[in-house]
This record gives sequence, structure tokens and C-alpha cells, in this order.
Amino acid sequence: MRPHEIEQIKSSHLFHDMADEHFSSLVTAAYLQRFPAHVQLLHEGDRPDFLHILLEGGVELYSRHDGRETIIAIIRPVTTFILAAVVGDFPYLASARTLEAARILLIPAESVRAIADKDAAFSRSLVRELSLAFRGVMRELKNQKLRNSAERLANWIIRTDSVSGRSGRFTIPHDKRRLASLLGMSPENLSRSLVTVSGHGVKLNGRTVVIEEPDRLATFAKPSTTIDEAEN
Amino acid sequence: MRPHEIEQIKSSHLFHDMADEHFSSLVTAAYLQRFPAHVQLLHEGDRPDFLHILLEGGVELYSRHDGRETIIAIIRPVTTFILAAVVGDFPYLASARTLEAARILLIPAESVRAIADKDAAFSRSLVRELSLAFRGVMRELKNQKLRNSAERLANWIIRTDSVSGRSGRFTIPHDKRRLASLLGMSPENLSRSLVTVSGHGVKLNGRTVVIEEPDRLATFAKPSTTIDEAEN
DNA sequence: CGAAGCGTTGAGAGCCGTCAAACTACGTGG
DNA sequence: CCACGTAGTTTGACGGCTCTCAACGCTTCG
Repeated sequence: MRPHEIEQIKSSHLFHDMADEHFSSLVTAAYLQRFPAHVQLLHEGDRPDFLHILLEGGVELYSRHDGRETIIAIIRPVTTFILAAVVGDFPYLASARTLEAARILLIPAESVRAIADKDAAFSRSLVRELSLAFRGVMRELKNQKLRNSAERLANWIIRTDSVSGRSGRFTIPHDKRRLASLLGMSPENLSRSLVTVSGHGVKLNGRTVVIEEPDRLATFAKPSTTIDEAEN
Repeated sequence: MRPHEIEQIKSSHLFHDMADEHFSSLVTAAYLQRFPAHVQLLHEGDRPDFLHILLEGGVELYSRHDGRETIIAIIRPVTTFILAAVVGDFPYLASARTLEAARILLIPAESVRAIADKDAAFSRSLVRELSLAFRGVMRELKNQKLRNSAERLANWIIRTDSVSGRSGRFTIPHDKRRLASLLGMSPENLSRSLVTVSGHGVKLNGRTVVIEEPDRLATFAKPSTTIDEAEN
């Protein structure tokens, strides 16, 4: 692992406050692994072996049920995932596969739990991280229950622009079919929703999205701090 | 507060492992309050003042957005709620109101956070509680994205029977309109979904639900351990 | 007895999914 | 360089799911 990456992980909220000694022991127990694109990382229902930290590339969490499949989340570096399953030794509620080639740090689940028991500061960070994760899913649940598909798309555009620097222009970072699944609609319906938002201040060109009239888009999307805000 | 209730709280997962001294200090800082039915307890967007523990009665968490409203959860004793907001001092993502008269223990949020910082065992319990809460919402998100309304109803029936003793007979513990909102559908649609499940081994009489042919119901509902299982 | 609230039913419209076909972009091999 | 194949996307047609609106019956309670 590259030194600046160790730094980066150590400086993230989850690991920042813990004893250096414990952090080292986590890192030395860990495996850094490269995966090619479209490789299955986790199977829903399995028990967790490793806490995963995505350092590079992209990963999708998805779930299948009775012939249907939906994307739960798309993960970009640097992000730790399946934390809730790891700390409680619970079976995964979703499967994971790489979207592109990815570098992932694998920390043995047993080590994470052992150090969570020993290191109070780490345990406090886990509390914070899990409460944020909880709120993230809660927001997504509200997004699904309180909005129709065009509104979900419009707010996704606002949010994505927001995290990519508010330049008013960005590129959809994957298939449109994946975006459709993430937003909870069919690919065909996403096409139509894209046409709909085009009538509300957005210009589209392939995967390039340009927000030409932010106010008109916001009027249509009606973003809410208790659904869309990212960082708490 | 009644002595057996203090026992009951202390013996719950969240408080069981913490130092007695810290538990006492939480309880002495707490207020026990009675609320009549249909009283607003919390407003979405506010900051948390107290951790709430429902001792008696019923509470609903709900959220409004752009003229729509949906019930997020219906809470029955003994259950603590809004934990994620309290530990991180984050604004509520949902509002809460009593369904019936309720007795609620209110522990100052500041005390909870202070003792979470001091008591490592309590912090570990919080980790566990929050990971379970996370998984609960995640399951609900999957329920919404992967099932249609009749399937959600059928699985709700199976789950409700399951927690009420698997007798094959129970009473819907509130309005049907609330059940509809909880399940993510309109009241009219719930009526029709009830007709649908009646064709799959369920007998209905007002709010009384009788599962006459569990196998047929299960065949229709297709319950899944990674969506419906309650306790992990 | 009358009023009000809840639940059900029917009609209609809109949202959304499925299926099929056409179109596009892109890369490959001839 | 071009023809072609493939995967992704778009469009149209259609049907089904779900919501809204309205009417009606039932129960409860004043």
C-alpha cells in the first residue's frame, strides 16, 4: 500500500482517533488486493470475513429477490463498506461486485471487532460512522417513498453536481441502466425521466449533464435537507 | 418510574453492559413523561434534546415532503428511538407523534453522549444497536425496491404473526390507513391488496387477520431472511 | 337521530414496467 | 477505411400497478 494511502485512511474519521498501535495492527493484518472489473466481491447472506475499504475504482452494492435486482449503492474511493455486518458478525444484506478494476483494503473482520472492543476511541468512531450510515439509508428510504422517479432523478443530478464541485456540468460515471436501478426505476423509464428533466433547466448530451438553469431544476426537484444532504 | 421498568431497561441490550454508576446517572437525569394520544413529540429537522425510550403505548415516526406523508416506523414498547440523531447531535430525519397515550423515558441527549464517551461498554452497545438499526432500515429499503404492494402486505402479515407468537391469528394494531402508509401505498390500495392476499391462504374480518394456510401465503409472499428477519 | 370517521368499491387517469424494434456509439476485423 | 457486430440507449405500444376522486355503507359517538 502506498504511504500516502495509509495516511489517508488513518486521517479518515473512522480511524483518526484510535491508538496508533491499534491502527498499525489493523493495517498489518490487512490484505491489499486488486480486483478486475465485474468481479463478485460479496454474496448476500454470507458472513463477513473482511471489512472492505475501497481505495481505487468502483464497487456496486446490489440485491436480488425473486427475479428482480436493484442497486443499493455505488461506492467510490475512499469509502469503507459493509461495516454494520462486520461489527456485529451479521450476514450481508447485499451483494457486491466491482464496476471497474479496483484496489481494496481487506481488514479481517475479527481484528476489527477485537480492536473495537479494546479501543474506546475506535468504538466511538464506529458509533459515529454507523449513525451516519443509518441516516444515509434512512434518507434513501424517504427518497423512495416520498418522490416519484423524475423527482428522484432531478435530485440525484443536483446532488451529483454538488459533490463534483458544483460546476453545473458532470458526466454520469457509469451505465444509465445502473443509474436507473440505483434510482429505483427501469432503464426505459430513466430515458423518459431524462426527457422530463430536460424540460426543467437541464441539458443532456449522452452521459454529459449540464445544469443550465439551477433555479428551474431546484423548483422542479424540491431538494430537502432531510432527504438529500450528504454529510450528516 | 416503576422498579421493574428500571430493571427492564437496564437488562435491555443497550444498557446491560454499562457501569451501574453510569446507568444510574442516566436514569436520574431522565424525565419520565406521559403523553396523551396524537401528540407531536418531535419535529423533523429539529436537533435532539432527549433520547426517547417508549415504555408504554405507541408512537409513529413519519415524514412529510411536498404534500406527501409517509410513516417510517411504528414503535411499540420497550424500544428506544432517534438514537442515531442523539449520539451524533444530528437533526431528526423524521417527526414523531403518539398513536395512543404513552409513557416515555426522556434521557438528556447530552448525558447520553457524555456517558458514551466515558463508558466503553456503553459505546460498544451503541455500536451494536446502531448496526441493528442500520440493518433494519436497509431491509425496509429492499422491501420497498424489490416488492410490489401486495407482496409487502403479505410479508408484513407473516412478520406480524411471527412477533406476536405465531398463533396464525392477530389483530392489526392500528388504523388501516396507517398500515397503508407504513407499507408505502394508499389506503384504497391496501383494501385491494387485502383482497389479493385473501386469495392466498389468509382470512380477514375487520382488523382480525387469520392465516389459514401458512404455506400458500408463504408461496405468494416469498419471505426472505435478508429482507424480513427481525433480530439481526 | 344525526354527524363524523373509517373502510370499501368503482371509475378514470397517470405512473411505471415489459416487450419489441429502431437507433447510436464504439470497437474490431477484414 | 469501411463493414459489421455488439452493447447501450431510445422510442413506441401496451398492459398493469397505483393513485385520486367520488360515492356508499358501516360503525361510533354525541
